[in-house]
Amino acid sequence: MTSSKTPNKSADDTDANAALESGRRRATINDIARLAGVSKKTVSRVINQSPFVREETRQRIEAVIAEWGYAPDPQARGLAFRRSFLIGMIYDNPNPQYVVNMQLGLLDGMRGSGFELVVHPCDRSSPTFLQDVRMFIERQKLFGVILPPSVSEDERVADLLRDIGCEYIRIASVPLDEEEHMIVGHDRLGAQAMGEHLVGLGHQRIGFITGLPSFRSSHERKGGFEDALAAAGLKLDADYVVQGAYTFESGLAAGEALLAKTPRPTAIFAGNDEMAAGVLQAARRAGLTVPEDLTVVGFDDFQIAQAVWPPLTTVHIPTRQVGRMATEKLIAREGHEPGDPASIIPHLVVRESSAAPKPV
Amino acid sequence: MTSSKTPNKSADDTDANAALESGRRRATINDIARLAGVSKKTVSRVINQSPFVREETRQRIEAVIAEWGYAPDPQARGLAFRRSFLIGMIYDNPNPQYVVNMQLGLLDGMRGSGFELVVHPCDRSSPTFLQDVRMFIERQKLFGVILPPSVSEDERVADLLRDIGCEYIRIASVPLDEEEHMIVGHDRLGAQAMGEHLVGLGHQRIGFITGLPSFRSSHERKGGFEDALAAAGLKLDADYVVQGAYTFESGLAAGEALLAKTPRPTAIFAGNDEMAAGVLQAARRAGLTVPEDLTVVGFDDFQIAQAVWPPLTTVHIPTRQVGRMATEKLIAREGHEPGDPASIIPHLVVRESSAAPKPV
DNA sequence: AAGGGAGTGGAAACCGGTGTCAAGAGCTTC
DNA sequence: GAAGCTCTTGACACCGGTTTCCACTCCCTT
Repeated sequence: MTSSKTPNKSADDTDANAALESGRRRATINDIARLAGVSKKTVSRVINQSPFVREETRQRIEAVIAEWGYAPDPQARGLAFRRSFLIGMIYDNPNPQYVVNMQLGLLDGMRGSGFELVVHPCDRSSPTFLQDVRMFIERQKLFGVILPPSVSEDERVADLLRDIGCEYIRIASVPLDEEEHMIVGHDRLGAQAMGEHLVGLGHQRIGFITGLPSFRSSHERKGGFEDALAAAGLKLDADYVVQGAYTFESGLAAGEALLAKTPRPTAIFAGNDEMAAGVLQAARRAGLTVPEDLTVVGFDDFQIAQAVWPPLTTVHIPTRQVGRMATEKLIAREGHEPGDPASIIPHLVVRESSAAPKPV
Repeated sequence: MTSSKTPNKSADDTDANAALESGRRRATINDIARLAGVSKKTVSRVINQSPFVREETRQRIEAVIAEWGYAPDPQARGLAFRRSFLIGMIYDNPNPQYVVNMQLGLLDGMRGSGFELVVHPCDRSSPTFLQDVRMFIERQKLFGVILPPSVSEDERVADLLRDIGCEYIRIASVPLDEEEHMIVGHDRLGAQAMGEHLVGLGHQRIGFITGLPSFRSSHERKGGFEDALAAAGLKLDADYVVQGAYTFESGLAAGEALLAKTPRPTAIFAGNDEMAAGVLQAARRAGLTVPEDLTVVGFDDFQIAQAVWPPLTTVHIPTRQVGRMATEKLIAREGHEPGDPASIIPHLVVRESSAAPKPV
């Protein structure tokens, strides 16, 4: 029996090795186990960094893994773990540059970790929104999800995630959840810095264009601006606050409304760069020169801020770093540095669209 | 024996049902089989649309599936199928709006199909580029990949994909591969339409700014323009062609170079909207009014085309539809209409940045 | 009525990993 | 020197599907 089985077995081995060596087949955990002369369970232990493996054995197995370029199959592993190695980004955000930068950041944070990013744009106002999100997560058994604004600000989503026990990170401008679930963007500080810049230049009658009220950042940016005014003993005149929608067109309209006021504001702070670009347009139509006749500033420091004339003084948001921190927090990577929280604080970028007001 | 087993079995059933009904557990194929009174193989046949199931049986099973909201586990299915239900988008493209629109289109094409989109930005010039791509595909056992420009134009990638037997669709402005692997964007036709527009307005001395030479679209757009000129008996003066890089800054520089020529061109056709925005800037600096003194046109019809002054006459590229067609072709969906090939042909959008040249 | 083919459904193995649990090795301890 | 302990290791079942193989039912020939 034994004697007839051994040659059989080695014949099988030879076949298996041939297929492997020729590259016709990827290595499996069984191959590695066979080549290292251990059981597949022990290989599994090495992969999962179990401490119950003798150092010598571990090194032998790791050598074989390195030699044959083995990587465990995420599907099989996921099946056994009852979850996948996919991270979902669920978003409802109109700004392509934000979305792309965020994706890049998220990928930065998971590079080399074996996780992959699955994107899921959605419509928060759809009647099937929550059901869609739930299906997406449960079907794919997502490891976790990242929620940028405005999805991050939707408590229904957070409740759902807690309910189904899915890991999540919310990216928002204010803490909305326990610290372990939040990456806070501090838009307020950025807006405050901008406010100080404007006040420092000598502006006192400053128009403000808010963003979409459905985004928390709109309120934070306005709040930060008010903080800066208050610190200088000034107050935001409600008459000089106009509602915008984070779009170029809304900025144009709001800009025209503000420029029609008497007395005219000497500066306009738009809630984002797109709207600031609209204000530049409005100023041009009104025959005003920026920054001589009017200071115009934005927020975000996206590409458009440098693609208009004059280039916009704005607040830089380190979107990519924010994304990176989000995934790192989600997968709680040991190797990686925890990431400096200060690195995600927005900062002022002074360009050519801001200057001191003309002396009266 | 039988009598002692039956109660046992039904007790198990009761337990299983309890867990199911309480929502503590998702339905598995075994649950559906049990509830429908068939074997799981038969359920599997229904899911995979095998013809060898009696109509009556199929309906009964489908009813149970609908009632319990069963969806097969993609990991388990993928493990057995030896591939996943993930589609990769591998791209190296600097334009966020293109990327986001393309993603939206790809998702449009796979909605409700059970596939998910995994994004994979990359750097084509990295020394590990091909290895990265290979690893990405093989580890995840991707169902297939979508390649937008400029990755689509890289023959090394195509060779790799053929080599490892991965399904793929290349999106490019010219046919680079067999029809079944291509979605052709016809940038040439769009550029030709723009050329006709300019010639029709009466322009004869037209500057052209090319895009990155590493993108096929750069050459196609120039080629289409030349086609239109040739049809009108004109020729593109090489002296009025400047190399750009698809960025605002490069458009600004190229615009300044073109405006310095004597005689000055009466129109400038930039290879994309970003560069056209740069040209607008250059014109402004040169004290020229658009379109009275100079016609400026772009290509792509991205957001920036409407966020500058004057709004750009440009060529609209239906990126999202292109993406949708790409995934539909990849997964070869029966239910879906094949998609009208005409719907992805670019078309001219006339706005305010183009006008007839001033009479001499 | 027996033979044969097509249509239908089940048992068991398999995809490539993981959890559970018990057994073997090597070392103390009394 | 046997019991008792910890440290390693492997056998086996399992995750939730699919595929292979086979048996059974029908139904139509001859």
